[in-house]
Amino acid sequence: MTESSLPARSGMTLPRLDVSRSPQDRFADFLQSRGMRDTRQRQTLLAAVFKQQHHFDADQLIEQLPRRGQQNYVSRPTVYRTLGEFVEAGLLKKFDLDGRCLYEHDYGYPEHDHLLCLECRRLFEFENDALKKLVGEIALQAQFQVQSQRLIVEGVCIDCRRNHRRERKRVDLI
Amino acid sequence: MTESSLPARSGMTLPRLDVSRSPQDRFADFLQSRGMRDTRQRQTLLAAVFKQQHHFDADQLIEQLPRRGQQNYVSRPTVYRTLGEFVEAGLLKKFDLDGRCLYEHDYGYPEHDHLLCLECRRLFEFENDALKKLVGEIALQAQFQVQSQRLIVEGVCIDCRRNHRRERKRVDLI
DNA sequence: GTCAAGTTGCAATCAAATTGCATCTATGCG
DNA sequence: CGCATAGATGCAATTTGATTGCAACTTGAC
Repeated sequence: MTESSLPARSGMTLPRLDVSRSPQDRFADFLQSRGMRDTRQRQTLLAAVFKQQHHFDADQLIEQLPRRGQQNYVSRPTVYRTLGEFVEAGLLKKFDLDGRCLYEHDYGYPEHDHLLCLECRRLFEFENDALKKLVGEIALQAQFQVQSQRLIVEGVCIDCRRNHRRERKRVDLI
Repeated sequence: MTESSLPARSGMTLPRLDVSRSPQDRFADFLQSRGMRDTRQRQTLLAAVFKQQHHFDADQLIEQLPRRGQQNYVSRPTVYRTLGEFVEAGLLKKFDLDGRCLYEHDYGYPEHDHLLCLECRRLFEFENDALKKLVGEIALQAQFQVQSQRLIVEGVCIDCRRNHRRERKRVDLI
């Protein structure tokens, strides 16, 4: 998280990296290389996923898609199956939080970590190069070949702490 | 992870910190303060949990307990309920991995982080003070009050990498 | 011992995720 | 273009971990 962006904002958009091939191209290559087909459902989901600014879960995505009976409907199993394909293709990252699977962009976005507020349950993103470097050093020592890292710092965000102060103040006045 | 302990060993036991009150005492206080009772089931589970050297999930714990019909049987819902109490009492930490809830000791053990091997799915523990310090600094900048941190580094462990080399060698010989 | 509050086990339930399978469709080939 | 078929989809059912309602039981204060 850069100095100028403090305090952390929920779902803050990290700067998008320059990528030569679009996610769509990358996924097309992925399908090609595995003999998989370019279907209406995959197109629908690819578009829907790239409308998401922040992390999302399968249900949140489905809510934004056409309902059953409407045009371009995609069934729940297909959503799950296709999200898995996106992860395999390197377009999305998947991680667990509170027993649910969350997805976030992984292609053309810098790797980042999270601050989770235990009160409002919001998830804040931040990026820190020193952290990546340090993790790299730790892994090197452990002779561990890093593929990705996921740091979730749990605590209380600034908004919730401000609310505390306000509440305390209110109590003091009584 | 210290230099001497390399490479990481799965379920390596971290040095236990000196604590003035035993976990049992701490849990007794917790029960007392909430008007909860000291039951056979809670005793059974407390003992079982403190036999665990490493992280475990509800099922792994249940496997080690008496079966239904035997003495000191504890039902599944009670296991779940009681593990939740242990977390609230600060004896255990809970976290998700692959959609399952894992538990690990949180009282009298140093805070640590994890290396997850994506091939053998083993979870290695390590402790690094510089990492804690850096996370503290990042949080300070974000005006975020840290309660705990959880870093999971995903990759390939040394054992699995060794196996790769062996496999490649075998192929080369053909 | 008595009693009320707290706890337990059972069975049922919940929710997310996954699977089997019949049907449908994208794509390569003629 | 139309056909053949491998691959994909939707439905319904299932799996799995976790949770809940409730009647029966237990603990601990009096």
